[in-house]
Amino acid sequence: MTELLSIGDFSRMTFLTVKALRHYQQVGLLEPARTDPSSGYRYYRLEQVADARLIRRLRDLDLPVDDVRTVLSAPDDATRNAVMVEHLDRMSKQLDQVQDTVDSLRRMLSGEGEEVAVTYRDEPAQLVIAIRGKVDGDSTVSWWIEAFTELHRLLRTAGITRTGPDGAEFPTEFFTDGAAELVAFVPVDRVPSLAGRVEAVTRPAGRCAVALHDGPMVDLDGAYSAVGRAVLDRAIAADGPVTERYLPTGDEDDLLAHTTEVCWPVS
Amino acid sequence: MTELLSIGDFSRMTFLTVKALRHYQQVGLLEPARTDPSSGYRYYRLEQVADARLIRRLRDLDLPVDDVRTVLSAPDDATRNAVMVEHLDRMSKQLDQVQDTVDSLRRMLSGEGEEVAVTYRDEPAQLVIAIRGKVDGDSTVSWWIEAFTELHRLLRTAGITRTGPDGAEFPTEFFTDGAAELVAFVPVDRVPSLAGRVEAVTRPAGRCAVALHDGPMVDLDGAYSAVGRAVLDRAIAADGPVTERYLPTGDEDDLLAHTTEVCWPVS
DNA sequence: TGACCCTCCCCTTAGGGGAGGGTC
DNA sequence: TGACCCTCCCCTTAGGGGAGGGTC
Repeated sequence: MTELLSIGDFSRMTFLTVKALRHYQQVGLLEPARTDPSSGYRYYRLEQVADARLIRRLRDLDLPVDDVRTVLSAPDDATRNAVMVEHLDRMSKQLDQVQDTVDSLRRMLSGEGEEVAVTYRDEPAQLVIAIRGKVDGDSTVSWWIEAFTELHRLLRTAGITRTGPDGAEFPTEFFTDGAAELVAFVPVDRVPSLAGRVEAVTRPAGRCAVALHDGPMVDLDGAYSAVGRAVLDRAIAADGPVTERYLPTGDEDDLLAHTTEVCWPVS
Repeated sequence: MTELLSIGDFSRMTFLTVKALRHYQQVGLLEPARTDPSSGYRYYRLEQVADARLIRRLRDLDLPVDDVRTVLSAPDDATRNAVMVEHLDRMSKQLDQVQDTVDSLRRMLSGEGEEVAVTYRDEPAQLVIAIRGKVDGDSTVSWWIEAFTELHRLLRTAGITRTGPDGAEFPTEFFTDGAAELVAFVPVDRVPSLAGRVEAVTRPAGRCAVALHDGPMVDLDGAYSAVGRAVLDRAIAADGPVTERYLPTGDEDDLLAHTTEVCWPVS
């Protein structure tokens, strides 16, 4: 009745290698129905074939082992599907990025000249409402969107007026370490009653070199290169974070419809 | 004239982290223009920014570091493009597989019953022309296509007649170890003058359990599970490789238009 | 003097490749 | 007796995360 399969037969029926099956036992994905105490031989039940086939498909999709475990032990379909859908969403976003990068590469290799103009500007001190948050490279975009969504909501509900475009501070560590505390801010005419993680700050005055970037995010480094080069040429580098400003283009409500101004501090 | 950038400034201009830049030096991707002998500080030239930006894009596409090195040092555009195009082809194939796997997963989770019928058959000894080759899981499909293309070509040029459908042998290690020596063969009425890696073999007679699989390759494990289960139930397992036969469906010239017969040896 | 930079050293994912030696 | 299976042990990719300590 309860016939047992050797690991080799189980492997042929599931297309999982013996190495993988041993590993899945070790990480708690798939426990053999029986392990011979003296020989250590693993034996599996026929009903485990279905789990194994599911595991193979999930791993083929690069779902991390921890997530596979979650799927296998999910109490209901909702939990189980959530993990998989989230993973497929991640993959889909990655795919979009790959497309953007390929396009960028094509432009770069076809030698599309990019001559980014650099100007200089004295920025006055500015009252802003701001949200700060520790992010790394992967989480930047989603943090950025959430932060500005929250700031704009406060702007509306508090009935205060913006006095300039959205902006965000990127400290040096953001680039050198790939992670840092960023500050997203909106210049305002007065301080509303604050809610949530929003704070009010007065940004100090300062001089900076400015370059404009209009185009896909993946090419933003072009503006940074240009402005960095200009600052180096003139030997006027100053400490401090780079500030980006987001000048709306068209739809005011579409956060991503903007031209980016890169403001690199100079002395 | 030859102004030098600190690693921090270079990092901000290229969006590569300091960790990554040090690593790229170590693996010979991007050598700093100067390294201060006493402090060990790295300094880069402005002209290196372009290389760094290229590297970032290629690495964003997960092009392996070795291939990035090839691209950077490519003597001409053809060499350089070949590496990148090959990588993009790989990615594209992977994407197709992901799609197939997602579909398969969906079918599996929606509980599409698959009741695969298993029959038994005595196979007579058979004269075949064959190609053998050591493959692993990733290279199987391309090897398979090349092997049958070559066998069919010989069939045509030698003017001999096939006496049965294409087939291939999959030894146990192919499944348990993920790699093995496979044999692709075509039954023939007589032995032609052999060329290349083609050989003539007489396959021995034998009894086997048979299941049919019609559908995407990713679901082939369903047939293996069914036939394995049947063999286990009857306790008639025998040693030896599994043989697949490819029964053409429609277009004889389209290698991939076939139904797969899984023949598992029994006693 | 801070911010910057350096060199180790350890860690991560998911198994694959052996070696050496029992087991069905 | 061959196949089969077991347990170590080492290895792979591309850096990230510190610690501890100089440098601009």
